[in-house]
Amino acid sequence: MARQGRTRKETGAEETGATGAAASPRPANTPRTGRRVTSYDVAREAGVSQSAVSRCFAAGASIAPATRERVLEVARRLGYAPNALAQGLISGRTNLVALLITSLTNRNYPEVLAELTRRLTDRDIRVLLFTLNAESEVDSALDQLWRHSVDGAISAAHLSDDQLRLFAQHRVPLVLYNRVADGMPAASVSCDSVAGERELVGRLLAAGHRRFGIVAGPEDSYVGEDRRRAALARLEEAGITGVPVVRGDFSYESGAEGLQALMAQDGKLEAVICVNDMMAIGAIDAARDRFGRTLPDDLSIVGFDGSGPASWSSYRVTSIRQPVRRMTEAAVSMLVERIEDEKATVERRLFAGELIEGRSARLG
Amino acid sequence: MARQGRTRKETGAEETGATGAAASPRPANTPRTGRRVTSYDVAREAGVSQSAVSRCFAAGASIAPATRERVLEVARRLGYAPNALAQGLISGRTNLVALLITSLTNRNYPEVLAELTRRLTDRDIRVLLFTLNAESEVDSALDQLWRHSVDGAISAAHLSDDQLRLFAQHRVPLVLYNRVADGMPAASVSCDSVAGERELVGRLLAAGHRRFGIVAGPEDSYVGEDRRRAALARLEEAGITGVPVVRGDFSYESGAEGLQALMAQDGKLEAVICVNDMMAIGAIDAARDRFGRTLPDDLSIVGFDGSGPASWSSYRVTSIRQPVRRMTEAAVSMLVERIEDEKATVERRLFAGELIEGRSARLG
DNA sequence: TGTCTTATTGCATTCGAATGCAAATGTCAT
DNA sequence: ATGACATTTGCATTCGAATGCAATAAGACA
Repeated sequence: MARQGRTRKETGAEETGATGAAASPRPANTPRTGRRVTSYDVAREAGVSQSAVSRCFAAGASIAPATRERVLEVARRLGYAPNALAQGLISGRTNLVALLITSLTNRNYPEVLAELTRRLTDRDIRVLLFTLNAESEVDSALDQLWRHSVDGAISAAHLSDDQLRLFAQHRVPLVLYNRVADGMPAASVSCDSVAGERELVGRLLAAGHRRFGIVAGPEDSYVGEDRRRAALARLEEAGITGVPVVRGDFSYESGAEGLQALMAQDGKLEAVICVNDMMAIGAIDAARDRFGRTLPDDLSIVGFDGSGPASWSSYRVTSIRQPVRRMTEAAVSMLVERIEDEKATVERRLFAGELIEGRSARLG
Repeated sequence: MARQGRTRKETGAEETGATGAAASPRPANTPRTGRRVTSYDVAREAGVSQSAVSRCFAAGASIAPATRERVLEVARRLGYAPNALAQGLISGRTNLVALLITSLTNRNYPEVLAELTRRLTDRDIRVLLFTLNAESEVDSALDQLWRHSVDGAISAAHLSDDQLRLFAQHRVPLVLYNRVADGMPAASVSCDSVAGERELVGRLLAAGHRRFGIVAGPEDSYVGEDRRRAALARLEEAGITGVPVVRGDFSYESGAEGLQALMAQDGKLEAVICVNDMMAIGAIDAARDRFGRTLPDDLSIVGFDGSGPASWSSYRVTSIRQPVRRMTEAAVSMLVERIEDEKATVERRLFAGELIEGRSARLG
């Protein structure tokens, strides 16, 4: 380190006026060449110790106001900012939170990701994003979580009990978004699918519908299965059994195919319950285009969750809207709480959905 | 994992005796208590030095196959994985890439984000996500970039020349997505708006349309302005001037409002050029609902970029589809190339869009 | 058997910031 | 002036992995 030896010597001399030479030892044409600026560089330039520089950037550290100001000025001039890696390594806090989301969820509800990152950013937390395409990608994502020592995680993707246990072992606070763990206790934020679906189905029944069909989600989807079961249970209470169920993958296309499959089973279908809005939209388009139905007169179709396009005037899907803003806010604040206080209670928060009457179904 | 707690105590005690007490001061019931497993833990347990452990995880490092196997086995048993912070700090490589995207872009084209992260993840690179709501948030995002010493960045958000210069200064390779820098040389991947828009307008003209309206984007949107200018230029070539232009913000609602505003200016409008699909969809709905028009007979509406809903059967927007998969692949591979080779040439790649005929406009 | 390679391994240092502790400085009351 | 005390500051160590260099062991060859 010839560099340090040299300038250190100059620093002694500069006190009385030789600052000019010591301050710009690099040719003016090279813009910030070489390695990045460190706290040592700032310390040397400001004539203080590295510790002092560090204290200037820590809230509530013991440092004289005058010193602080001088150091910050030098830091600004040199373009210094603390190295997050070094900070994380020594302090154990990275201000990083991992977000796990399936690419499907992201495609259908981009606002979830946007809202979560926004709220995290507002709290000065950075987001490490993992968009998962397959179940199998979860493990490698988790491996990366541990390596990066994130302070916490929010998952809008399905995690197995073993995977949940890993979070506990690694002491990484986790909040599940729109999922709840089967056996394990895990913090979660979700929308009350059961109550919502029951309300929706109840209203369809009240309007006199008797021939139903259900477009469910994949078997491994927690929310999908929850809604399917709730709908079937409510129908059974009304004495309606043997309701045909087809499965989709939450996409527009699978909704259209789902409707077609149901129509094939029962041409006199009166009401179709789709477990999410995207499939409801696909079903609506298929009902109109492929079967010439007019909604809601010839057929009722309901969805769930209130995604963006559901409110477009071509659809006006009758649905239960999830309070995304409140849910994301809850998820983030729960997570932050659990990060700050290691033994904050594990809480499950359930939000009620809001019935959107729309124009795609007759309700009673 | 009771397994770990149990076995650890035994092995710790057997070392020499004195170390045993220090090695397991924790009650056996707490699973993996205290600090995380480090390379030193693995080294001790495997009877090698920390350097040896490190070499086992580095590709092509000098280590005996037998040793490697033994160490990896111990590492697996203890649940060890290298600490990314320490690795990044010492090696200068974090395998982290920042993604800058506006929340609006993410909302309208969620597949862009999903594709980018997928391709980066495939290359074993993690994603630090920044979703920006306002122009002003760019600076603080950049500040975080430098702090986290990301290896590179992809931006689908607008950056000023000054901001671009910062990337050069900090030596962080950058690839712009669907944006090109005005004055600065910067790597970029984009879709040829000019050619696409000219083709679209040319076809509208060929079909006999003469009374046009344009729903443009915000003034600070690069792509929006590019398309607006291209459309106006092409119209002017055909001798059509004084075309009314209204501005939207790329959203569905603003498309609907845009159409309404245009209709107010010219009730005999024949063709509406929207600079993106989302606004085209809004315009289509407004044309049908608020003005009772039938497309494409009474009115032609075209969009640009080919977002998901544009292909839904209610819309079938006539548009230019961007080759998102090829574009994201290009962006990622360009970035990786520039990360590996610091002086790889700065390249601008322009992809041609594909005309989607749709059903929302009469083309000639 | 002795010398020369070559493959492994360990030692010691490094990355950059945070922090406990002690030293230095300053303030105030007596 | 002096002791009691609070405020600032610096020193030295720490976090966990990577790596140049030297030491060692193993094998090759005469």
